[in-house]
Amino acid sequence: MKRHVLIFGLVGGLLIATLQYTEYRFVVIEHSVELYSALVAILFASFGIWLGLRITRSRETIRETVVVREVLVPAEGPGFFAPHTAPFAPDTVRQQTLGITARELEILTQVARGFSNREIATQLFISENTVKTHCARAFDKLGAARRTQAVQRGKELGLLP
Amino acid sequence: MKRHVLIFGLVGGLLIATLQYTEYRFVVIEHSVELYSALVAILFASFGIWLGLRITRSRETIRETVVVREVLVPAEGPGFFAPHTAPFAPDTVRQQTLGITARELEILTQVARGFSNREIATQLFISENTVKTHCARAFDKLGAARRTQAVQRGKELGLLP
DNA sequence: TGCAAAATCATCCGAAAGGATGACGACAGC
DNA sequence: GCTGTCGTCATCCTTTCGGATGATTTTGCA
Repeated sequence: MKRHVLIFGLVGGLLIATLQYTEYRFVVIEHSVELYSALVAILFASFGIWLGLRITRSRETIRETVVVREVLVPAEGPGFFAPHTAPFAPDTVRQQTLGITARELEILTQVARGFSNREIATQLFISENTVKTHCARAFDKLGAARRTQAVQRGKELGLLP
Repeated sequence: MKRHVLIFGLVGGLLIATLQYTEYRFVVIEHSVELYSALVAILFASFGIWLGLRITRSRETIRETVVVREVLVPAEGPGFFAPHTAPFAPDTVRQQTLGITARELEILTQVARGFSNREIATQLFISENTVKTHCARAFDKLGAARRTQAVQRGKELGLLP
């Protein structure tokens, strides 16, 4: 922690040094532009540091590590069927509105499962290029630039489990 | 830490150089001093903010409180009582057993959100190389070869929302 | 204070992914 | 027949990822 103070001191010293240097030049060349700029720079630098401090001060939150211990209670009885056993049904409406074809969604699902393009190609008996094409189209329709982003979007939109 | 001073010195030198250079140009082109000063101000303000963030990041007193929260869960499985209302809490036990550090999980979370390494680096004020290192370690601990796979595993293991 | 873990950054290199574009066949609908 | 959509495949090129490895700095703890 003391190092920070030290660094602040060093930085301050550097500032003073540069100020003196530029001041000396001003005396010689008799220009006030640089002095003015240097002052503004120093002012804003300190302001920025102060701002940074203030910003991060709010970040000084007490981080609570919550350990969730799940306690099983008897089932509620009939009428409650486990949602996990039921196969996931993608939101076909949204799929249609986005214009995502069934094949594209199929490839997207495999992407979400963590498979590479080559693996997906092997699984579906198509070429890797085709997988890439489907991916590209699906990414475009989802407004995603990366496959991870596409997966995230797909889950948000209810297209992926 | 000396790096900061070094960077500051470099920036200062660059500023001096540009001062000298632009002084000549101003005389010739006769640009307004205010514009120039504003540019310098913005530059130093952002630099100061960055420096402030960097310095105070270590000051982030993390008072890590472990709170064991017992949650009643129907035997049918989790996620029936509006799981979205409760903020997600990663399975710290599993995280520990896998040896995944807090930082690695933090990076992993951003990966799951679909950000690229570069974007994550910018967000967390670290270099892209560091992000890659964290990723590689996290992937190794998760037994994943790709980031999509790591995300999938992370969700399965209750590490990611 | 000194040590071990964690975090940071870097470089090299190959593999994977992504963008752009063109093409071709199948099939449905008009 | 013509047209539009879909699925398929390809090439070229750029960007991004990932693996391996080494180094330095920071931090937490004994």
